[in-house]
Amino acid sequence: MTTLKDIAKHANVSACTISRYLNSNIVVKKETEAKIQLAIKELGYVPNVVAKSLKHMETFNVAVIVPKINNLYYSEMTSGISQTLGKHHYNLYIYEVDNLNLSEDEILQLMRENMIAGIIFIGLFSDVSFKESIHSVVEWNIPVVYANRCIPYDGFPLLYPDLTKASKLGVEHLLLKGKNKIAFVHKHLPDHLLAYFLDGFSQASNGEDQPLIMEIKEGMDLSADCIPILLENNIDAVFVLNEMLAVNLAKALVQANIRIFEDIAVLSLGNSLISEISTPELTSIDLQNRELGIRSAEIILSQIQKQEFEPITVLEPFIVERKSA
Amino acid sequence: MTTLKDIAKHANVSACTISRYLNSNIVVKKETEAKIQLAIKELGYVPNVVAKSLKHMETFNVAVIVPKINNLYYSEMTSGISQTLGKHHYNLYIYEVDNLNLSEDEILQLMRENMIAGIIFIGLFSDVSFKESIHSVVEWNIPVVYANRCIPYDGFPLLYPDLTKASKLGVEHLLLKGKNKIAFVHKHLPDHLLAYFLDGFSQASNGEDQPLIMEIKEGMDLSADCIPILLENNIDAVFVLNEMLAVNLAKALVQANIRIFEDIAVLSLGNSLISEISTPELTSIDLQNRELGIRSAEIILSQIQKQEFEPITVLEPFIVERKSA
DNA sequence: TTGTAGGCGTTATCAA
DNA sequence: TTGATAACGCCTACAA
Repeated sequence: MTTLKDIAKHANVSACTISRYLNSNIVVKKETEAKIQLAIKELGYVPNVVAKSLKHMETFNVAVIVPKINNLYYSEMTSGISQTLGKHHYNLYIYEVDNLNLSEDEILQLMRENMIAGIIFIGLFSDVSFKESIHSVVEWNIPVVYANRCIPYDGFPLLYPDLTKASKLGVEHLLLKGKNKIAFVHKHLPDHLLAYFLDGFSQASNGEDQPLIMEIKEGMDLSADCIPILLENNIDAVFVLNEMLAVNLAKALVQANIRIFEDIAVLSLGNSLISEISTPELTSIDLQNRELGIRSAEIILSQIQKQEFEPITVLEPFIVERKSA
Repeated sequence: MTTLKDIAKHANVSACTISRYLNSNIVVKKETEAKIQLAIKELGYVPNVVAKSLKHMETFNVAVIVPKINNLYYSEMTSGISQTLGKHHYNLYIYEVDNLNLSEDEILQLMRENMIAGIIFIGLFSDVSFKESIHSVVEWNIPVVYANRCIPYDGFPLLYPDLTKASKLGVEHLLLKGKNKIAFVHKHLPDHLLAYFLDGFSQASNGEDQPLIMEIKEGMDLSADCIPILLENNIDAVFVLNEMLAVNLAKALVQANIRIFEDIAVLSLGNSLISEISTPELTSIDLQNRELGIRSAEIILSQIQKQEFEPITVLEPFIVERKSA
C-alpha cells in the first residue's frame, strides 16, 4: 500500500505539501506539481479515507435502517436515497432490522462506533420502534431523519406522505365513479393512522356518510371471511390501505366471480410494480416512495452540513388510474 | 466524545489496560475491572471503529455493487447478503451502478480509498461490465466475489444458478404436461447464455426437436409482433427467460383470448412475488436469489478471513408449479 | 498485572 | 512556497 509519505519520498517533497496540493487549492510550484503527479502515477497512490476520517473526526457514511430491503416499498425509497447520496459522494450503509436481530440500542451503538455521519430511519407507518433510544442519538448530535412515520413532531425531521390527502383523493375518485358504499380495508393499522383516512373520507364526502372499516387479522381468509361481509353491506368500492392486500383482495374477488369495478371497485394505497401487474391493473394512490427517499437524503445532508432544513416534509400523493377503480 | 484516554484517567488506569480488558481475554484484577466498567458507564464510552480500522489496516465493511436495488431480483440477493454479513458483524455498503454515474475505475478507486474488506459484484447474466478493471482489484488483494455471472472462471470466485439445469427442468416439465412445440422467449440474451438453455432443451428432449427462439427487441409489441408468430408456429408452450417478460406475455396472451396452459403454457425463468401475483399465477423456475446472496457473503467472508472457499458455486434451480404451466 | 512509547495515514499549526 | 511536528483514537511491543 502506498502512502503519502511514500510518494513524498519518491518526489522529494514533504508529505504535507502533497496533502495541500491534493486537498486544497493552495498553489504549488509548477515543478513541484509535476513531481507529485509523477510520483502518484508511478507508485499508484490512493488516499486513505479511513485516516482522513480519523483526523477530521467525521465520515461520509450515511446509514439507512430499514425493516427489509427485499420489498419494493422500501427498496424504492432506498434507491432514492442512494441516488442522492451518490451525487454528493456519500456512502450508503444498509442495516436490515428484520434480518439483523439487533436491538435498538445495539444498532445505535453500532452507529456511534462507526462514526456514522447521519441516520435515516425508514419505517412502516405503524411502526413504533426506535422511539425511545432515538433521543439518545439526538443527544449525540448525530443527524437523524425519520422517513415514513406519521407521528407528531418530536424534535427530529420527519418525512411522510399526506395520508389524509391520499384518502381524500381516493374517496373523491370513487365517488366520481358513482361508488357510494365504500369500505376501508386494512391490516394492523393503528387507530391514530386510521384517523387520517377517516378524516380524508369525510372531507371528500362532506361528512355525509361513514365508510365500513374492515380489519384483516392474522389467519383470516379473504374469500371466506371478508368478501361475504362486503356483499352483506352492499359495498361497491374497497379502498385497500396496503398494496399487497389490495392485490390479494382483487384476486379473491375475481375468484368469487365478482366483477371488479362494475360490482366492486378496488383502489390500492401504494403504487408499485405489483399494482400494474395485477389483473385487472389496479388503480392506485402513489405515495411517492422514491421522492421520499430523495428528500430524506437531502435533509440528512443538510443536517450534516449544518444547513437549514425543513423539520417536516409532507409529500403529496397522486392517483394513478388503471382498471380497477 | 469519550475516548479510551478519558476513561483511563477517570478510572485511574492506563489506556492500554482498558484496551486489553475490552479486546482480549487477558485477565485484569477484579478491582480494576470494576473501576473500568464504572468509568465506561459513567462517561458513556463507545469505542471508535474508525481508529481501530486505521490501526489494524482493515475494516469490517463489505460493498455490494449492484445495478439497481429497487428490483426484487437484486434486492432478494442483497437481503441474503445483508443477513449473512450481519451475523458476522460486518457492515454492508450498497453502490447502485445505474444510479451513480461512476465509471468502473472510479468505483474501484472508491473501494480502495475506503479500505473495503471485500466486494460483491451482482450482475445480470448478460452484463459484461467490471470485466477489465476487476483484475486490478485482484492485484490489490481485495477479496472479490462475482454473483450471478455465467462466465468462464477467471481467477475470482463465481456464483451462479445452473442455467442448463434450469432449462432442462423447465422443458421436462412442459413435455410432461404434453407440450411439444416449445418457444424460448428472451430479451437481449447473448448467444453464449442462450447456449445453456438450448443445451438444457436438448437434454430434456433427447435432441429430438428444436425450440423456436424468439428475441424481444426494443420497441417490439408483444400482442402485435410476438403472439402472431407463436400462433403461426403452433407453439403450445413458451419458456420465458425473464420473469417480467413472462408476466407481460401472459397478459398479452390473455388479452388475445388465448387460454394460458390449455392453448399456450407459460413458464417463467425467475420466481419472485410477481410470478405469484400474475393472473394466472405463473409456474416458475426459482433461481434461488436469496441463497445466492447468502453464499456470496459466505465466500467473501472466507476470503477476508483467509480461509478456504469454493472457486465456483453453482446453485440448483427448482420448479414451482402454479397455474400457467 | 499494569504502564510507557511509538505508530497506523492524514492534516493543522506554526515556523522557515 | 515549503517543511517539521504533533495529533486524531487505538493498539502492541516492550518494559516494569
